[in-house]
Amino acid sequence: MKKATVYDIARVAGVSASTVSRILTGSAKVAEEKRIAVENAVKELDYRPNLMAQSLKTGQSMTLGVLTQYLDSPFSNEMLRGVEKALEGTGYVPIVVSGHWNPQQELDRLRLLIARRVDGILILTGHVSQQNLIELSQQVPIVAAGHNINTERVRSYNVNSRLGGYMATRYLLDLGHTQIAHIVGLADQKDAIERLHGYRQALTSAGIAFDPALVVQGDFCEVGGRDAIKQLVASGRPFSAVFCANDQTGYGALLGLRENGLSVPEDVSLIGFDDLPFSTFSNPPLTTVKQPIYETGVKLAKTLLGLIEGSEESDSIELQDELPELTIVARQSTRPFVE
Amino acid sequence: MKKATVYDIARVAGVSASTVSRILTGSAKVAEEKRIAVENAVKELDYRPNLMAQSLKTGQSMTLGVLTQYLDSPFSNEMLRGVEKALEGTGYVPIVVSGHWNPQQELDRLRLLIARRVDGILILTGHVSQQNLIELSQQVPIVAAGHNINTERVRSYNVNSRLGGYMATRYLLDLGHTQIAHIVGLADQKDAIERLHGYRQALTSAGIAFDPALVVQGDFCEVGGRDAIKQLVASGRPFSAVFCANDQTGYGALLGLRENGLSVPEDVSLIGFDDLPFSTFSNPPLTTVKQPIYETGVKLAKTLLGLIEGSEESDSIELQDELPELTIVARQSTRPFVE
DNA sequence: CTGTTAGCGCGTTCAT
DNA sequence: ATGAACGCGCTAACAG
Repeated sequence: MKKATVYDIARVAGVSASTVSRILTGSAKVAEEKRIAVENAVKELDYRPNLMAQSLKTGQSMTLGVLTQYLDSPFSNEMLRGVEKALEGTGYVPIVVSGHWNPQQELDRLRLLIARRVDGILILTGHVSQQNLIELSQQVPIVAAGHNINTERVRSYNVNSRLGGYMATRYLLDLGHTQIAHIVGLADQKDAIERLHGYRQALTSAGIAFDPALVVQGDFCEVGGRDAIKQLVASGRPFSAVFCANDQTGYGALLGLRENGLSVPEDVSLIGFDDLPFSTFSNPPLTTVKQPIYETGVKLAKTLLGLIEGSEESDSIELQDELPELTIVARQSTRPFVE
Repeated sequence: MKKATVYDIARVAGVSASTVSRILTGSAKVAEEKRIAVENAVKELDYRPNLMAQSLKTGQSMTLGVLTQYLDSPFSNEMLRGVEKALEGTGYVPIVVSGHWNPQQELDRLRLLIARRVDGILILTGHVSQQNLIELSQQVPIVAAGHNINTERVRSYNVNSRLGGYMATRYLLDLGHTQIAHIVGLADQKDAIERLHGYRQALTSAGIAFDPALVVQGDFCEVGGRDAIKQLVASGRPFSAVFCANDQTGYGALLGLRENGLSVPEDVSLIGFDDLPFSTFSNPPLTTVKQPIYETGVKLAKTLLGLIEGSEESDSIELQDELPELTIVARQSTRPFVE
């Protein structure tokens, strides 16, 4: 309950508090015997330095704030794995808060992180405005995915969603499909819009007219995918392939198709976006546009670390590790168009 | 960069630091005009109280440590949702660390949390020993899932895994299946062992001899489920139903069966354990033993909060909200045995 | 009602 | 090499 302090250690070890501090932080040479005495005292009292006090003194909390939207989003969690990996051994610990796609809550959470004096903030997804981003960055360095801004204290990284949308659709076209549906992601989300653009672009460049009836709204989640398929089938508009805005949508679509007596890939080919770990295990395994989610997490974290250490090196860090590009991972949910 | 302090506010508002503090914490009556002056200064300087300093003073960090094994485990994340819900509006924020099923790392992380002066610790899964649990609890109150210990500063909650295993198997038996396989969870994990016990018990009470050839090792993950099915099929031992140690195993099994040309539920019935949100969307949707994961998260968090506030009320809290029991959720992965 | 004073636990001068 | 003294930002006790 009552925790030991440096003074307790000092008393037990028969030295002064500063000596204890010196030993613990390794900031100066100390006599071997005293070091041993202190180390024993630390063990005996099960002493843990109070990080709060340390932070107050040093101005560093060794904590990084991470804003995500849902704690249970497989996408964010995969990215978080990368973040965790990059932070390993650095002494920094992430503290994750979620905004639930609610702009006000996002901002509240961000302010909370600042109150906690995190040394930096990582925004995985969200719709904080550029304006807010810059304002907040006066208090703490920020690295954000899904933005296009690079100031001294804000860095961002963006997936080329339009290209991905193009690639997915192109892949389906190359398989001979011409009636290709698209399940859009969240209505006002940037990547969702970009992927739709890519889809249209691929269609156009293949000389196929864009048909609004083949585009249905999803929500980046399983439910949306399932409902979208239902709607699509009900509309009577024939289609032989579907490009889903992300893998989760694809899982829902898989179920929706089954419920309508359609098999994948026999009746309908399906392609997703992201390549979540689970996509190897969906039934059937999902063909998808692989995005380096994990690597992005690593990169974001490293960039933030660079920003924190001092803006000098951060540029070089950014250059030195380029992210892998988008690629198509062909699995069993797609096949050439027949008949 | 340089953050404003109470003194800055005091200076700008023309009052003393304590008055600022009084207004911000609402700990005493203050003249209306000064309140306004302070509030304006706060806005003007974009002031955020330094939680580090606050903690140092009050001895509370308003932070709860949560130990999980993997950041991307859907099970833990579902429970975490419950925790988040219970913490809403309490001012407490969870900080999540992961142990990766590595005992040493678990302990390290736990100590890290203590160094950060979390006000309490929540252990969602893991294999910290009773011994360690009690030792750590001297420094901070702990609530742990999957343990059987209740001291003044440690509370725990346990799923009745054996009963669940029994229920699952019984359900399959009632459908007429007699050759029922079981994919076990992690080898040395308590719940995994209990579920296996339940499975055997149900078999025995139905007068069916236990056949070791029908029990294969999994790992609580999709991979394990898939591999287990492979192994099972390769062994040549016929079976018409499978009880999977958890839903994730079930998803893998679903794929494994498909890969072996077996359909669910036509050829093989499949039942899982947990009822993860995704089980509604698996292909086909998974019949499973529903465990109140979310509610458990809520309960764990509330219990911990009770422990923190003062051990007096914590008992009543524990009594007043009983958790829902285990139930079978019948979906499309099971059907009566035929032929 | 309000300002002054002290101290939470630590790291870091500054002397010695 | 080591101890004493100070201050990080804040709140609480004590005067007034």
